[in-house]
Amino acid sequence: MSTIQDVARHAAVSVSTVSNVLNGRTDKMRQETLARVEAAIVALQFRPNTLARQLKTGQTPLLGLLVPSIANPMYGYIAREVETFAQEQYGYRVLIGNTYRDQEKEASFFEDLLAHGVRRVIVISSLADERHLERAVQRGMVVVSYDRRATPGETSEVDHVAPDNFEAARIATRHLIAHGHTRLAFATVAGMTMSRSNKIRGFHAAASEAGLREHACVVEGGPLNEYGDSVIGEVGRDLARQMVKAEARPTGIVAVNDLMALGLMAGLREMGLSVPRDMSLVGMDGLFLSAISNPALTTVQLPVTEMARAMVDRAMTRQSESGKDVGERVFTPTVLIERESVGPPPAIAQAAGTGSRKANT
Amino acid sequence: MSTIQDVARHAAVSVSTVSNVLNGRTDKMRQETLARVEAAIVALQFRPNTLARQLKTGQTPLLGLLVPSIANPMYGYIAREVETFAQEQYGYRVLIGNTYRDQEKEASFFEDLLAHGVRRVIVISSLADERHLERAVQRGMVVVSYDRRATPGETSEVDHVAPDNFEAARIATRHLIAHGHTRLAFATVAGMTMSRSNKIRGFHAAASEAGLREHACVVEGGPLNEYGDSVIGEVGRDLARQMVKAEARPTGIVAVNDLMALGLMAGLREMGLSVPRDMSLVGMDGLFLSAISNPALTTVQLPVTEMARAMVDRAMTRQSESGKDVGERVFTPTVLIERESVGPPPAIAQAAGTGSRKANT
DNA sequence: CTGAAAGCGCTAACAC
DNA sequence: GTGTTAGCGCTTTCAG
Repeated sequence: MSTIQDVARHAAVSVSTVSNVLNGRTDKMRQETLARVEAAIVALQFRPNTLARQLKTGQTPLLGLLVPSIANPMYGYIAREVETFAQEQYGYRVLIGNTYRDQEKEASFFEDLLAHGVRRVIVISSLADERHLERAVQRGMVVVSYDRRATPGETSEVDHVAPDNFEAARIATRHLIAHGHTRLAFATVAGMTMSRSNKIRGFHAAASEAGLREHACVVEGGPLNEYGDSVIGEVGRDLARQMVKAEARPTGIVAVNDLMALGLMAGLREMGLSVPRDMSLVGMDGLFLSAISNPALTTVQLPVTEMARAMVDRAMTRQSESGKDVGERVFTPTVLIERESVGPPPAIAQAAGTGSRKANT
Repeated sequence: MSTIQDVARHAAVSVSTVSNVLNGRTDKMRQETLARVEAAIVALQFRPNTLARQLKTGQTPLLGLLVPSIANPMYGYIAREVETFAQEQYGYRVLIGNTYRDQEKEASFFEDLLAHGVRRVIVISSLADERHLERAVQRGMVVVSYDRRATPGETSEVDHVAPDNFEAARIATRHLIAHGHTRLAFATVAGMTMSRSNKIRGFHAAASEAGLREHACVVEGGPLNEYGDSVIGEVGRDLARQMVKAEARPTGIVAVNDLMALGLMAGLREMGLSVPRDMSLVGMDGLFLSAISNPALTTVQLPVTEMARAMVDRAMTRQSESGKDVGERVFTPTVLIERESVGPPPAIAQAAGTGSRKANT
C-alpha cells in the first residue's frame, strides 16, 4: 500500500500538495503540478488511508446500523435500503450489529462504534427504553431511531423516523370491518414498544369507530427469544391455538407485521382453519414475501425506501454538536394491498351461500 | 472522550504503563500500579480509540461481509450468523455491503475496505469470476468465499467454504425419485455460478442413477435484476408457465433454493396447479420461512451456522502474508426435512386412488 | 502556490 | 517495573 509520502516523492512535490489535491483544493494550483500529482496517484494506485485521515479529522465515513436481527426479512429489507442509499448518496459504508433485543448488546455496540470513530447511527430497537440512546448522543453521536419517540412532550436528543403505525393498523382494521367482520383480534408478540402500542391504539380506534370496541381483543404470543425471528412459526401456532379456543372466536385478525401474519397462517392451518374462509388476516409491512404466501397476504405497505432514506439523510445532515435540530418524521402509509387473505366472515359467507362449500374433511 | 494521556495523568503513571495494562501485559507489574490504572480507566470512562491503535498496528477489528443483497432472507441468515460469531468469538464488528451481483460494486467495496484498514473479508458472490478476489489477496487481504472454487486444480489465493451443493441437489432429487417421480425438472435462475452448476450436476447424477436422465431438464427464469430477490415471485411465475406448457410436464421439481421454491409455489398456484397434488417441489437451504409456507416446503437443510463459523474462523486465523495455507472446506448437508410439498406423482396417485379427490373447481 | 512541521491517540522499542 | 520517545498516514496551520 503506497502512502501519501510515496506519491509526493514520485511527483516531486510535498505531501501537503498531494493532500491538497486529495481534498479538492486544486483551484490555486498550477495545472502542471496537479497533473503530475494525479499521474503519481494513478501510477502508484494510491488510496488515502481512511483511518489516518479520520484520526486527524475525527470523522470516519461509516454509519452504524443496529437491528434486532438481520435474519428478519423486514430488517434485511430496511438494511439494504439504508446501506445502498448511504453508499450512493454519501459514500458511507455501514457497520451492522445484531442486538437480539438485548439491552447490553445494544450498549456494547455503541461502545464499539465510538471506539471506531463512528458518530452516526441508525437504531432499530425493540427496546422502549431510550436512555442508552440519549447517552450516546451526549457522547457526541448523531442517532436516528426507527420508531416514534416515547415522550412526545419532552425534547429528546435523538431523531425519530417512523411509519404512522397508528394509521397503518387503523387502515388494516377498517378493511376487515368493511368486509363485515365484527369479532376482531390484534395479534402481537410479548414486549411493548412504541410501534406496537401505536398499532394497538390504531386497531382499537378503528374498532371503536364501528362500535366494535367490545369485540376487539389483543392476543399476544412469544416472546421472541434470542433466536428471534425464526421462531415466528411457533409463535403463530401459539396464537392460533389461543384464538381457536376463545369462546367467541374472532373472525378478522390484524397481525402486528407480515412475518407474524405468515406465522399465524401456518398456525391456523395446523389447527384446521382456512384463511380466508374461516378467518381473515391482514398484515403490515409489505414484505415481498407477503406476495408469494398462500393465500397471498393482504397487507398495509409501509414506505420502506422513503423511510430508509429519511433516516440516512437525518443521520448525515445533522451536526453532532447541537442536540437542537432534532425532530420526528412520521410517514403515513397509504397503500393497502388487497390480496387473498381477507374475505367475508364465516357467518355472512354462509348466509350468502358462498362459504363452507368444502367442509373440512 | 478521554485519551490514554488523561488516564496516565490521572493515575500518575506514564502512557506506556497504561498501554501495557490495556494490552494485558500486566504480569510484571506492581499490583498497586495496576489497580491505580484500572481505577483511572473506570473513572474517566476511558475506551481506547480503535483507530489510533490500528494506525499503529495495521489491524482493525472489522470484518468485511459482501452479499448480493441483505434483503434476501438466506443472506440475512448467513449474515446474522457471521456477525454474531465474529463478535462473540473474536470481538470483530462487521462492515457489510450489498453488491447487487455487480462486478463494479464488488470491486469498489474492496477498495473501501482497504482504505478502512479492513483486511479480512467474507464474500458471498454470485460472480463466477474470481479475479477481483485474487487481486484483493495480492493487496494483503484474507478473503474467504462462500462457494466452491472455480478451478479445483489451480492453487487459488482465496479460501473457500461451501455446502456440498452437488450432494444437496442429489438428495433432493433422489427424494423425488423415491416418491415415484419420473419426469423431473431443476428450476434455477439465469446466470451460472459454481453453486448452481454443482447443484445441476447433482440433479443430473441422481436422475442418471435412476435411468431418468432423459426426463430431467433444467428450466431457467430471471435473471434477478438489481432488485434481485424481491422479484422472485415473478421469476416463479415465469418458470411455472414454462413448465405447465411443456409437452411432457414434469411432476417433480428441485428448486435451486428455498426462495425459488416459494416463488414457484406461488406461480404454480396462479396457474391453477396444486402442490403436491399436481407437482411436487423440494427446496434447498432450510430457511425458517420454508417451515411456514403453505404447503410447508420439503427442503435440504444446509448447515448454515457451521459454515458461517467456519468462514469466520478461516478469515480470522489465516495470516494475510502467506497465501499458502489456503484451502477449501465443503460441508455436506445430510438433513432432508420432509414436510408437505412432496407427494406421489399425479398418475400414481390416481392409480392408488389417493389423488384428484378434489378436482380443480 | 508550495513546503515544513506539528500533531490526532496509541503502541512498542528502548532506556532508566 | 516504569518512563521516554519515535512513529503509523494524514491534515492543516503557518512560513516562505
